[in-house]
Amino acid sequence: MAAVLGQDGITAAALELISKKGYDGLTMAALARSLGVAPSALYNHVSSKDDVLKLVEEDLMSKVDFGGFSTLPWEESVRQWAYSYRGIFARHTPLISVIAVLPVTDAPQTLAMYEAVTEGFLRAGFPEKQIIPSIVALEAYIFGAAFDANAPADIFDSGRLADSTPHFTSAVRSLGPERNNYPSDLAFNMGLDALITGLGALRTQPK
Amino acid sequence: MAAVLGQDGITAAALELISKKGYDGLTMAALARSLGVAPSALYNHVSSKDDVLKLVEEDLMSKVDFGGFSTLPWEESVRQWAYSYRGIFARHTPLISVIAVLPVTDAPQTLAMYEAVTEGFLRAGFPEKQIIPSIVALEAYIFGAAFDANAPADIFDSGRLADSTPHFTSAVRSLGPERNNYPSDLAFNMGLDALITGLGALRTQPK
DNA sequence: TGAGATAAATGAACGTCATTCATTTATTGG
DNA sequence: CCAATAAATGAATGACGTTCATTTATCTCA
Repeated sequence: MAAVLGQDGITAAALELISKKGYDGLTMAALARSLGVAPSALYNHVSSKDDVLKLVEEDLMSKVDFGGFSTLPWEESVRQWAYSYRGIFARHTPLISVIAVLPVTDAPQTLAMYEAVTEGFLRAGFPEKQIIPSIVALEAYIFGAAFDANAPADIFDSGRLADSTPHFTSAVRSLGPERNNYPSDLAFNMGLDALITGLGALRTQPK
Repeated sequence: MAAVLGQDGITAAALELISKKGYDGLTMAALARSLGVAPSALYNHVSSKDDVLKLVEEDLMSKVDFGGFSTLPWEESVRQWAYSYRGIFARHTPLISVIAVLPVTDAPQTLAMYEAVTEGFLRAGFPEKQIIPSIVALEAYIFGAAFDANAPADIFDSGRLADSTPHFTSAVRSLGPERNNYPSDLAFNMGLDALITGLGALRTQPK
């Protein structure tokens, strides 16, 4: 019997479903329906729903822009990469808990990204031993920031406990005229600058 | 009828259940059983399982050590706070997606932490407008690092794709004699130093 | 051409969950 | 002491992921 769809089709359908209905809408039943097939048929192509999530994750990784590492100065490459990375996974936060713990073995897109990033760090003059930890630190920050990007504008509204937290409340107010002004982008930029400066200092022969 | 247990008891039981069976073992049925009660009885005290998670989260927040901010120099306070924060949530990663997006309104423990941290930043000479974004950036890093702390030792094993990723594979190998040596702690420390240095530079009147 | 072998799809069935609801039971305040 | 209220019960519901025996289509090769 001709396969209605292989892993590629499943991945594409899953992505479309996620973009339309979010991760709550991504059920095996809905996925099968969007492919015109019975739910059980999916199990001829993937071994579990987690498998589907891994496929989606790999696909997203291929969309992260790490092109700067072969052309731009290190600082700008990192900035471009980090923004792209965060932007993509901010809309896929449920995947983060999967990625962060998923071995890269057999994840070609992910490996390709790491290879390019590693090369960029080498070219910039980083000692080999510092590179992986630096990437890990940057990724941790990017993943955390991706969650953050989804926070509601009123996340720091101290409500009726404002009186007991005067300094915090005042610091929040200082951010802008709007009552609740969540600085996700501002904060991301600030922390990224700090990381780039701090990690950049590890270079032995800056280029 | 006398309440068998209020929110405090539910929170404690949930924490115990999580520590024994993990987050997969935290079901409303198991929670009720551990309290000697029918599952439906829980709904007289909490409105949903998400509610239970919020209770747990608040409880954990009260265990984060932010005491340094009233006594230690800023750098050391941040370090102490960050290590404590990461250590606690590394074993509660499923909560991170909840916290990161949860308004602090009516979360007294969380607010108390923010107030203390804000005071520490003020005392260290940070301009008010920089404080919240700095905290947000640090928290993003801490949350991401908490995920990381759970990664398996072989997460960077490039397997049979090692040939196509020579620089990356070599960088991973350079970390140690063991074949796969995941540097979660090393990376956390490195990134934290970078953030502390970078953010610390924002102070106008370092103390 | 035709007979396996194989890959893929089906539909029914399971087990697990969170959650709801009508009802019963205990406690407390006036 | 009665009425109001708070809490617990057990049955039922509806998602959901997953399994499995069976059927159906396609491919291979003699």
